[in-house]
Amino acid sequence: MPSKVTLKAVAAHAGVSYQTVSKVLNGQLRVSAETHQRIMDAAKALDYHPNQIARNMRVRRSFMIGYSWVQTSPDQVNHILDQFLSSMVHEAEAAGYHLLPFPFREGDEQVDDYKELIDTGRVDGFVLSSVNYNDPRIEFLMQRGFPFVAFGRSNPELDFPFVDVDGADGLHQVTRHLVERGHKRIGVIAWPHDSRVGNERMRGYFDVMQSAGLEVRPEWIERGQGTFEFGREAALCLMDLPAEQRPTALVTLNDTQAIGAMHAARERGLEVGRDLAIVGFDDAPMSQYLFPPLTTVRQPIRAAGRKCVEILVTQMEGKPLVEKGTLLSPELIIRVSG
Amino acid sequence: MPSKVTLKAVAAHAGVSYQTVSKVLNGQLRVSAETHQRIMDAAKALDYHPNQIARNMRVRRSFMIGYSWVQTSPDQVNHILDQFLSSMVHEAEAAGYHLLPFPFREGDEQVDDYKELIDTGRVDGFVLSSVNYNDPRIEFLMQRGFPFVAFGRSNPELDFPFVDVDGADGLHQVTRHLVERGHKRIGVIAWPHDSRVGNERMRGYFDVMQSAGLEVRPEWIERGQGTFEFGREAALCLMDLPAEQRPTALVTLNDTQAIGAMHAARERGLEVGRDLAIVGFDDAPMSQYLFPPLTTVRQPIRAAGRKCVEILVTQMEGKPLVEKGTLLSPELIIRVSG
DNA sequence: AACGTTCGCGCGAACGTTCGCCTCTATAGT
DNA sequence: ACTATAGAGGCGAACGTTCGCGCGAACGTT
Repeated sequence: MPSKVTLKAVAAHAGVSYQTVSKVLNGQLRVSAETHQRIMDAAKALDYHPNQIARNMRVRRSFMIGYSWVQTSPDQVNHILDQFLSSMVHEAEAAGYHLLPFPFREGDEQVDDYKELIDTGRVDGFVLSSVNYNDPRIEFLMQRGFPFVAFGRSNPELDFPFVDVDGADGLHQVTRHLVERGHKRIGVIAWPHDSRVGNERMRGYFDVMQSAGLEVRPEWIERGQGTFEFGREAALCLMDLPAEQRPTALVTLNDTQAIGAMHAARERGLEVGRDLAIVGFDDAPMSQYLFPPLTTVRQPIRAAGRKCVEILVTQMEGKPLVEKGTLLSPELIIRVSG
Repeated sequence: MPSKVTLKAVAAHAGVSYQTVSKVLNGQLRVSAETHQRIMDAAKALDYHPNQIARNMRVRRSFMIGYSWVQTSPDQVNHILDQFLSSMVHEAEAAGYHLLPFPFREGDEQVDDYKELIDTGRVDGFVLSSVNYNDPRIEFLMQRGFPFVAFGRSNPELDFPFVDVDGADGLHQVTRHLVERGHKRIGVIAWPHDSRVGNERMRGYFDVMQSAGLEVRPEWIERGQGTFEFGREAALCLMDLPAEQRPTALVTLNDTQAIGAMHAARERGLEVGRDLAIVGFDDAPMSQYLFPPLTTVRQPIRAAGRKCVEILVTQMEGKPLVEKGTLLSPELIIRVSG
């Protein structure tokens, strides 16, 4: 049984009407000092806690934020989820909201899940993650005018609130770092063209190469999945270029690829950090303990989670948004590998 | 605004009372075939979805499962959370429940958070994780008679529903594997005595050593935190024992310790897998890509999450529990390190 | 023909809040 | 002394469901 002690119980104990108790407890009514005290005492004595479901029903809001994340393969674990979720939960709680996690479905039915949550009144807003170009959820929520915030960007022409890590800045730092270390032939193990995140990061690479006056050869860029296997294969390809064209440094778009590349280097008898620089992206938990420790880029995940909730809450409260999009700068973590 | 279409709207459209619509939609009332059809058509035409908050208020249940997890340090990332959470979310959704994540607070106020969630009627049950001996939450929930299930065990004398990975079985498999490979001096990098999880795992080690007639020297057991640093230091101590007493194999209680031990071995010029066997526990995402790939123990996390929710739901539905505790066997993943 | 019995459906109430409006008294202003 | 004003608190209603009971009609039974 839930809390048996209701407003009426407190009211009876304090000798006032239960509506008065409600108002006093919510600070919406000034009463004489003594009745105020009686009400407070009664609430404390009976250990009253307002039933949130009843409250939500009355005010016709759920104070819930829907969130779902992609099912990672057993291989590619989402090491970011912990930080992202807990920062959102903290921030949401502080604003009187809670998180509602729900299963992530791919495909056409995905929007149905979002619609269902709205129609049944379960959520007041959404945080979207794993967004990409032409995300059907964004189109749906925009046309419905339902509050949401995206962690990540989509089509440039769409105007919606988002939070994102500035991937261009990240690769900017990475590439500049390598250039400063004297590298001139810098290869990159990248993602396919249909990834907005990937394209954004590549922008930082191209920018620095160009402004440093360095050549970018098409054969230095390998595009494929963000897996260990692809990282390894791509690195092998790059290593097998003729000696005078071969990159002396390899930039990757995530740590998993970087580790694959490290294996490839080892297979070719190269010592990572001395014969070949390799830089990752993500700062995965184990990356600091690799041989050699991986130079990589750390994303401000907790800040992103907080910002997502902050932006979403201002929308749900009906306040105007001062800034539609927020870009957070990642941090280059220089270790030994590059 | 939430769903504007209510039971009354459907009823008006179908020409019956709204209570009838409710009952028909819930299958609690048999009506003539034609009115049944009219009601169904109306519901479909208006795209009716019952407001869950109102429903929950009426039936005085929240259909929510409270869950909170320990804040991991940036160093020690919870790579298990993704699988555990998503399996729970899936299973809960199938049973008509949802998960309510809330911030994990250590210390005396922790129970207050649980109490608050109960008193405000927000949750119908809890999944507890990171339980250990003398967990105040267990005491509180047991005496309050509130439904919960623990992922992990606590004091043996307490009788409450739990799901746990059989750590003894895990180290049983590990140790037997090493014995079969001919190892006689097997050291272990363990946790302090106040960890139930750690003690459980050690039981598997002691069992196998004893039944194999192998000696267990106290100096072969190092106890400390589950960190990289402790793993490294403990392994250095063990490596520095006199040659004829030095363990030829090292069992650790998690992969992070194991990686620390691998570094220690490298520092001492030992080749892991040939000169020294090292086995981890957890199968962290990167463990397969280490040099050499780490032999470790994989826990059935998704099964555990499902089972937790299953047990909790049967309690919340008021059904009797057939099995109080469930032990799940982990799986030895043999790679190269040991 | 009078009587139970089932079927099909309606009605009132309740879950625990919040919200707007009303009433009553005491005080101040003219 | 009569009215305006403000302060203190009560009252009814509503949010959208579910649940138990009741009632009329149709049906079959004696």
